Amino acid sequence: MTQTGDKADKTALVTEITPQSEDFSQWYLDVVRKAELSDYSPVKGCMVIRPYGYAIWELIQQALDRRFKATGHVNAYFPLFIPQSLLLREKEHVEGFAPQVAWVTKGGDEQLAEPLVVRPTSEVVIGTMYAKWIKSWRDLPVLINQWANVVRWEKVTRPFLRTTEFLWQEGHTAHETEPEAQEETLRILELYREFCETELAMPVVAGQKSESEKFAGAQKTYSIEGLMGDGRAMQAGTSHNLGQNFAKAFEIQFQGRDKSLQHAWTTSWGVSTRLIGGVIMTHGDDSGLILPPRVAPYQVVIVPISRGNWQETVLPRAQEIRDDLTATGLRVMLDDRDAYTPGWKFAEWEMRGVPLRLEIGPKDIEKNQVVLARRDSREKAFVPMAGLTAHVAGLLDTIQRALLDRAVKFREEHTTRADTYEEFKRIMDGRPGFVISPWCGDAECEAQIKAETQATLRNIPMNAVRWDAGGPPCIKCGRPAVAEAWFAKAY
RNA sequence: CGGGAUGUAGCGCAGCCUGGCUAGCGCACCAGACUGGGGGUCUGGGGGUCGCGGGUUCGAAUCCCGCCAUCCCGACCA
Repeated sequence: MTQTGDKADKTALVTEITPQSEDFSQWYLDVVRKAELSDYSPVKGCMVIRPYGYAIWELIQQALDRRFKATGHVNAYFPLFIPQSLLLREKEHVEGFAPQVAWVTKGGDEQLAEPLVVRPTSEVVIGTMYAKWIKSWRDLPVLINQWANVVRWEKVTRPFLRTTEFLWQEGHTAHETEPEAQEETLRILELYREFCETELAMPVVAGQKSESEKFAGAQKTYSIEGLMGDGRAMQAGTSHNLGQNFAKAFEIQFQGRDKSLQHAWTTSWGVSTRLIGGVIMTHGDDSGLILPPRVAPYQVVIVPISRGNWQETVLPRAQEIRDDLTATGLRVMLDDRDAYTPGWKFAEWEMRGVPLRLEIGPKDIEKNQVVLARRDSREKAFVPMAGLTAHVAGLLDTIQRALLDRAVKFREEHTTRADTYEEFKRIMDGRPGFVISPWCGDAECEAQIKAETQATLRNIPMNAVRWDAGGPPCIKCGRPAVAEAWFAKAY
């Protein structure tokens, strides 16, 4: 909060949220803190996820877990620690992660004979177990997911977006054939894309990562990329086809239908608590958080108008409404605190992103109605008590859709094509967003673009235009392009 | 990990340059009263080893050294 003392701007003083236009990063940090999503902890780079933030995570978990189960996956749990020797077995993997791992070298008073790393990801532990479990083609596929915490020693951290320890899910599968592994990789990519749009109202671009942005040890990496309110992209999830790299390093072998000994084809994929950061930055405004109803801890907040003997007159009606709404499965908060005025509660719950506010006062009871106020559009409407439950449910669906539509529109408005490097640089210098440009496929061009503009190649969308030969000139070097790639400055 | 900035009550800050008595202010918090349809008013209160550790000094929030944390800009990453 950079507010200094402009008494005229009472709202800003009270909310203490920096406007997005002034400083988007500070806005984000203000929202995270004021909405009580997380707090800093005594441990460098590690955040506490507070109940309101954790409730969002639980809803994300439930919605994802349903989808994983529906596609044949099961949950399991693997150890937090990895023996050093195991980590060293996949060369690219260890090179990729070594700079970021935390080591355990002592247990109690004793120096460990072999140091342990705290998992930055679990390919090696799970791969080791798969080697034991998989003997025959009949054992395949193995489709396991784990909900866990991981640790990566990051230099720069930000709540939810990048923390030393974070929560995520990591799926690890093993398959009999290469096409099956590829199919799984893309199935999950699509599952993630659909999840983000349906539950988080967050449109994402699903596509393939370039060689240099690939996961350490993967054959192919795919990602979903969202566009945040400040025009920067955020990688919301990844899905990797690991080929036989890990199977070879960890000897995941099985006897095939043709009696020959073969290495399995594996995949891994994950999304993390970072998604919460994505939700905040996709939908939020200067008043604070705006939560999509599907992942809002409270979908409706009921604010009784506290006039006169409201606790005898208004409150019982409010309680009835709460019970009716709750009975249909909605998540409802009745804010019956006497210490705060209605206006204060309005502002408070808006800041915390509750999608729908229901006001009820003496006048409403007389007229047999309530007031419904939308967080996303701020529209207020009188709604008859009769049929209220259905109306509320319908309105929440409308809000969910409206948030997605708004986010899609924002992305479209901030996605530009550039065919010359001059144009590319001009766009990246000004209003950020996605820039779609032809690219030759050379990592050197990609690196130069990054060095000169800070923009990175986010991915090449699944439905992007590709050329085997005779593509238009690469944005950077002018050689024939292989595909249209999406670039952006990213989180 | 390099460059910069900040750290004083839950939040936002003043005080530091030029050392000195009991460390202030706004919001928040507690009690009571009046209030209540967009962040109410009044009265009375509580809360601080001034980020941590050393040093200089009769005396340190203030000066010096070291460390830690956070934020911003780079390099690295979900």
